Amino acid sequence: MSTPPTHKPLADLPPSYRPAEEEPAILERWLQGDAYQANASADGDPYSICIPPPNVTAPLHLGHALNNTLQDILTRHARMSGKNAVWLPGTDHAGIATQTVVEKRVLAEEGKRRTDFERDAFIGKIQAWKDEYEATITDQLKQMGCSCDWDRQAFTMDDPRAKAVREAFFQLFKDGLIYRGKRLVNWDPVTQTALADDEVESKDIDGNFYYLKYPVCDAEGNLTGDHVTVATTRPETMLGDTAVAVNPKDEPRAKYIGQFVKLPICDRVIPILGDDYVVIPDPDSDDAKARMASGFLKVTPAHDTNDYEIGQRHDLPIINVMAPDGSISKDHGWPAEEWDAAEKPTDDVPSSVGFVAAFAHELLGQTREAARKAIVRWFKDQDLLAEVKPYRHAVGHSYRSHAAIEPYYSDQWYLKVTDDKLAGAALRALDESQREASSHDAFNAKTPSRQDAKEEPTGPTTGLTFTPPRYAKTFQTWHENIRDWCISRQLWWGHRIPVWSLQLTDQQAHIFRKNLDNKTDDSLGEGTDDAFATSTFLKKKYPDEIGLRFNEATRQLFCCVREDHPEILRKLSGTGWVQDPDVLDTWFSSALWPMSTLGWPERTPELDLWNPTSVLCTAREIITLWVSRMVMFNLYFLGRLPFKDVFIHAMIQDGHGQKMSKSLGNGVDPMDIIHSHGADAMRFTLASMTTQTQDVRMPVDMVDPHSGETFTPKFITASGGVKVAAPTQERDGKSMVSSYGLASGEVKPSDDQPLARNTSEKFELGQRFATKLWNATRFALSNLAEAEPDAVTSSLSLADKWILSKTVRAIEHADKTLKAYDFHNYAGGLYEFVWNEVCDWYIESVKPDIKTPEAAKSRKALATVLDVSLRLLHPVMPFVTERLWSGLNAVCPQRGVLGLDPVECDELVKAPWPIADRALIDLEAEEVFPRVQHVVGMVREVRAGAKVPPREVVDFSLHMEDAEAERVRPNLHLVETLTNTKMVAVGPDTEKPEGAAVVTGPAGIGYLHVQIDTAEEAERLNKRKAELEKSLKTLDGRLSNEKYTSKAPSHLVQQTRDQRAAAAAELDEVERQLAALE
RNA sequence: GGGUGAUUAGCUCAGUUGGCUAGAGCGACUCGUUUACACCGAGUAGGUCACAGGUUCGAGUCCUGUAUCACCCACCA
Repeated sequence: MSTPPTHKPLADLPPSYRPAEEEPAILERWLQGDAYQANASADGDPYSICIPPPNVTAPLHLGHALNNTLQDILTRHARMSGKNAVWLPGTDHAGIATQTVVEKRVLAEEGKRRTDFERDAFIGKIQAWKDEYEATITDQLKQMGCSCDWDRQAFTMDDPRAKAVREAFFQLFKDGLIYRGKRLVNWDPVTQTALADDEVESKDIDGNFYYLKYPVCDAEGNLTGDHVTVATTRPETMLGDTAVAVNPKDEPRAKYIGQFVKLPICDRVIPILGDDYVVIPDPDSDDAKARMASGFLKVTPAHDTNDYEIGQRHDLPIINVMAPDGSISKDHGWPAEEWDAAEKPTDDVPSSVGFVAAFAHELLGQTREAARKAIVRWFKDQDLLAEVKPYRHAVGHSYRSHAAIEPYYSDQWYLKVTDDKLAGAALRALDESQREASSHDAFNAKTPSRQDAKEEPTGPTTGLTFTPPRYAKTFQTWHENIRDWCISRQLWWGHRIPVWSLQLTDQQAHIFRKNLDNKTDDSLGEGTDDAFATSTFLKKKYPDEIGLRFNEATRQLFCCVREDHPEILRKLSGTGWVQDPDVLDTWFSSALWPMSTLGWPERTPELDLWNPTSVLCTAREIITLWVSRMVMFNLYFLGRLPFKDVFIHAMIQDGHGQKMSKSLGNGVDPMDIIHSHGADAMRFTLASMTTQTQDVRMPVDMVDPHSGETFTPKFITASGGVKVAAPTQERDGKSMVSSYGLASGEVKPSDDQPLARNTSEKFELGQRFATKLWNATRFALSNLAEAEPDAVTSSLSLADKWILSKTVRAIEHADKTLKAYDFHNYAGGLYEFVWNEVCDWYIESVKPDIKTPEAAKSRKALATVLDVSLRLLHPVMPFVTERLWSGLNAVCPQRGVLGLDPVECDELVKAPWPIADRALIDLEAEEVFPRVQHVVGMVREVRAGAKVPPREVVDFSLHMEDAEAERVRPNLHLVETLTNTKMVAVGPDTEKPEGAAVVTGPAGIGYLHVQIDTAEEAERLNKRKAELEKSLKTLDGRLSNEKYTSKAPSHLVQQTRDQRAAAAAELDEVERQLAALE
């Protein structure tokens, strides 16, 4: 159902392509015409791509534009190639990120915090934000030309996706892969939630090493008068110390093992123990730690992951001294008896305790930083501070709030990704060719691949391939060192964890354990109260709908609910069960994306057709966060990979090599570029800048809304010496708002602060190319007739044969590069083909005679070349090619030549990809045409040098051997056309006219009949002579080397001999001409 | 601390198994508005391929080392 073209004739259009005037109508036509829609029952090999769902936190930036351009190129190419192609769009709820931006906005606009609202009310506010930005994002994608199947748009938190999350969680819970654990997590004190390992980013911080003296004592706390010195960067955590450790191999210090210290401030008596982990001091060591170490390590299991592990080994108590916001607190794990004792000093307790408690009161409620200062001061005052040394070291920071991460002891849900069925399966999925040698168990399993999936394999389980290949290493290393995944987040915005819990009494726990031993699950909870009996009831009535788990240590009973069945919920909530308040890590739902977008857990036709998807196209930063987890989940739940190809593309940076980001104000809104240069220009530029090695640098300019001129915004230097752009730009005393700042909702334009759009000169490349294509088509269309006679290749001119040959090669080049995800060369190859070959040479060759009856075959060839060019360019420049396509269809509907006869189609978006017959490759034409080009180049050089007016027709004659002359003779007209000369003689007898300029070449000599200054001619010939001599010297050097002639491949040696002969012949001529000049 | 990538013309970047007399776009300079295109055409200039060694008949390309930059990973004594 195609709409007939309604455009004006092209002749009425201006010489420049105006994207803003053309793109909306074309977009509308595609959307109305269902151009992007896919049908699972349609013909064609399946091809599918899942969009990496953008976060609904903010509008898309140029990084997204690149990512989606590449996917659209692949999708459109697949669709045109006859595949049953679908591109599945959607957005991500981005739990922590979205909640954070909304919290910020609510605080700014209403002065209220999240906790001032009911949970549902605040979620409503986030939902409104999500709706707004999802709409913005969708509109951006559409205007970029992204050919997503919009009927299938998904959101990671909509109903179908929620169903998938619940099902996946339930299955993993039942399979014993999800567990509750109390351990150290990466805690973000600002957003007050746990973070996964890869949500933590390290930054180097200039800090200090503090050397604190701890008094040594006996087990009863009697001081010996001695002391040990611990070294730490975090003095404030000493409040939670429960031991001091020494390396047993550390001769001078090992003697302290078995003694005790009385922890200052707290007066806690803690042991000195031996542990290999402790670094032995060595002032000459390469290891900074060994140089700085004192040999005594304070052990704070609640606030340091290593200390936690030492604590586990030695069964130390864990004392948490902080509240969730990171302030010092006595209410989150500090032993009450210790505190109470300190609170009320008596005669039985050493007097210092009272003093300590009084000081501790000063600490309570202080931030980590303030507490650090206070404690250091205290140690100094007590003469217990031995030394302070500056030390630069890495500190983990929240990727969201950028606050320093606090290792924090808390209860969380974990997914056991370390299980072989998850991480092991992901490792084995990596294609053999990309694996590195490894001793990891996954590769040495006795029965590999058998245990990978819950079900038998239903598709590929191996062959995962990264492009560029080096990223396979990131993937492998990640899985070899993976730790269990903390999946709970203390947020409101996200998938609520579908687990209810019940705290059992000792009696209940006893019964439960007994029943567990007897494996009589049915009698669970018999003879106990309602709350506990509920589980029995539910277990019997809904055996497939709930999963039960008992936590021995905490006596908690957990019930995982598969779906929100009313009776189950009623029973649970009515009998004292409490639903877990936390939500799941965002990436849990993202990990299911290739399944959930296609209907899983239902076995839909779409799921079986389009999963595995064809390729995942993303940036390297989320290989661990996302790629890994999709691979593990798809393998686990479906028994096959979610995709085999992973294409990792470049990142876009600003002109200073900085990552673009909203907070730095250097982000560019794709809509600004579409506004100024057009979607095609943006797409083409981004694609052609995408190489496999380099990140893309995109200098950011701004358009001044006051004057309209473009300028480079000022950059200010931030503390780290990093250059960042100011979000609100100042210029000539007037301030303005960048459209990116506007989009973030932080600033709004006004009369005082009008809107300044970002831009970058880089996009002129694509814009110029679109205009060039536009004009080449205008030329063609003004010369083509509706029905040109059929052309037979044998009677085509040299230029026709040459360009058709090149066209075939262009098709092959496009196919080859797209298959290899080599977008730079796909775009670059077509640029060169259209601009240099079609426009500069072919059109210039046929231009003068194109309207004559004799040129009918050239017109047919031209129409065909244009047809193919538009098809090949459509994936990257869909708008302008579609617009020109309707013009071409209107003027010359019947195109094609023998061997290249593309199928007609009303709309380019649905047109078939060209298939080339290699018989059209004309080696003779490909050899002769460049000779013409060479001669033309030489003549043009002379004309330019001699300042011959371009319009003046100059006589030209060629001196060459008969054989060569015969070859050239049919194409003399071409030379005349391209050089504006008249050929007066060709052959071995041609003599040089008096005063003529000489043009030398490998096949002969040309004489340009112009009066030329002798000195200039001599200069030009001498220059050529020098070039030839240099070349000859190189070639001779190579040939005189016996080892070269004997060892190098024979065809190379022959090539060198030919080159030498040609250079020598030309040098002879040049010298002869030089002699004649004198 | 470990890893990855980069360093090529004034700028931004190509350069696939070693064969290069090293390319493109932008910018610069000269000429030109001949009805597809001045968002254009024709032409010119501009590079000891970061540095130092090595392998080879031959190195921008492979190896070793050094320097600088970027990013990723690592348990913040």
